[in-house]
Amino acid sequence: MKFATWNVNSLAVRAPQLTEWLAANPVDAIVLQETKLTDDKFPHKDFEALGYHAQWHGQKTYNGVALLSKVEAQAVQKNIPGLDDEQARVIAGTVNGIRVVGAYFPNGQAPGTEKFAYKLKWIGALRDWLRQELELNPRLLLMGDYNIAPEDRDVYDPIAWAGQIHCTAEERDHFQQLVGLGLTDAFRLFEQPPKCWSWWDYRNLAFRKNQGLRIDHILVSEALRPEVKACVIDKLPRKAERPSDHAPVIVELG
DNA sequence: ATGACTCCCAGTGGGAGA
Repeated sequence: MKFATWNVNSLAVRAPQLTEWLAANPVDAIVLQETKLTDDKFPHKDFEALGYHAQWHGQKTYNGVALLSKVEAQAVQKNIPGLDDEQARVIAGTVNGIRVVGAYFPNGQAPGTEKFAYKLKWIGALRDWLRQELELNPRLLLMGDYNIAPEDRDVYDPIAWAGQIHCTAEERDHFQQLVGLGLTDAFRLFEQPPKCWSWWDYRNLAFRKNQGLRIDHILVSEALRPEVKACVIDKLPRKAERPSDHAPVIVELG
């Protein structure tokens, strides 16, 4: 089975690329972030034509998440239960017995800002909810745009980024607290080439110079870990015309 | 270099993203 995550940065713009990618890279399920669409505008028919069921949770202009799956997702959850949050950042569903949680973590803007405090609080709420979810279903994937580079090797210039947003000690500690639930970064289960990123700034020819961050992740629960066969970042869509600034991440379970 | 690009909503500029 294959599962993927992709921050598409506007599904209105990227739907053609997404359907093209899915046709070439069929997966059992994919979670999307930054759809930036109200629910009435979600292009579910595009995906149904490819054989995917769709679940979505959007809002105007910002955020927005979705879950596409070959088999219809069960027990669909939108946002974090108990967290009063106007922002559409989470969608979860059970697919083939696996609890698939798709998340668009807050950006956080800069340390010391209100948005940064919201980011940390939001991750704390996610963690508390996932602790319960893992008890209900130990076979769980947490995938999405974490907006956190967990280690210096996930940053093209760790000195320039030291203490900056995505790289602060607080964010990395929060990432490790998710790991502490019994989750594992699937990408690091395998030997990977150096300088692998999932995001490149649109500015300054960053992709051409391979100046990026690895901030999109797939964390697998202990029960799934022995089944992980591969985890890769597909850079190819970043080379397209009008690309998303993020690349998809794919995990294979066997 | 407090930039650079892209997307959005708005409206001929500005916020947000990362």
